[in-house]
Amino acid sequence: MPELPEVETVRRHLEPLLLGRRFVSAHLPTDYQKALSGISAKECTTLIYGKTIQSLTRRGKYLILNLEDSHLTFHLRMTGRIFQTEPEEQEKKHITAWFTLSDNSHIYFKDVRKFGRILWSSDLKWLEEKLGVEPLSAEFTPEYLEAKLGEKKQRIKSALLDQSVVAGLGNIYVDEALHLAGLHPEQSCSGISRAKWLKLHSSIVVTIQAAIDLNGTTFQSFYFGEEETSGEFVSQLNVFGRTGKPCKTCHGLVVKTKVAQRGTHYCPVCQPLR
DNA sequence: CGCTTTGTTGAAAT
DNA sequence: TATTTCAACAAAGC
Repeated sequence: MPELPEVETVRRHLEPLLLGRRFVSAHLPTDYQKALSGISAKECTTLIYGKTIQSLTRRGKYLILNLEDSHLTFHLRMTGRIFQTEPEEQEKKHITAWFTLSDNSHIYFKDVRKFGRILWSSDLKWLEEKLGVEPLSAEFTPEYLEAKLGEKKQRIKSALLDQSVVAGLGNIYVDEALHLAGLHPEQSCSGISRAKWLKLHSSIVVTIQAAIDLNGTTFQSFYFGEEETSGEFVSQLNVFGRTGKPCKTCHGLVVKTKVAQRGTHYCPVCQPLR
């Protein structure tokens, strides 16, 4: 499940491989045409033909290939992967889009669940309008968090999953950050103290930074690179996917419930609801 | 079969 | 009326 650290891992992996490369054409399989949102392969080809990749950036969970005068933005959703080696015969049915470069090599977008999307746009206004601050940027401060959420009656987990508040947090890292902060996922935002906002802020930063340093979390299906490299943050998980196991910081047992329609893991002892 | 996953959408509830 | 929650959806694997 690629969240910010996984997308950043992919970005760093792809950057040296794709920088300066020139697009020739875009392609979609005949039986599935939704991966390129809103445009046909032919239209996309017209838009990107001859354009070179100036830089690779990331915003939240979005990976952006910046061309001279436009952008090709990828959202991996749950199972999207980007690579350059020719896919095996049996994985070809999961290729939802591919691009040909000027040296006749390719960029493949493989997506088993088919929720991933690629968007062409002339600017990134649409992205900036929908996303909140980057958790590792200077704009992300305890004051921002409290000002944005302090009055809300929403549960803290739902609020943190909202991409317009902090961009890039998903199910894994919200559960982990809340555990580190000692906050119950169903805690109402309005009941969180100044001290806890401070703690939550640092918990988010520390968790995301540590996950990036370990190339993300390979829980079920996240791999990056041509060699199917896995992220190493799994070993650092305190609650996610550890249902019934002892909490790593106290004697509690991790429980799994559902909050905001998402599987939610927490330790009832160090994350009490008050 | 039913549950899981992300993010958007629109309806329903508070 | 505004905020918040919820169900549906898109798709396939286990």
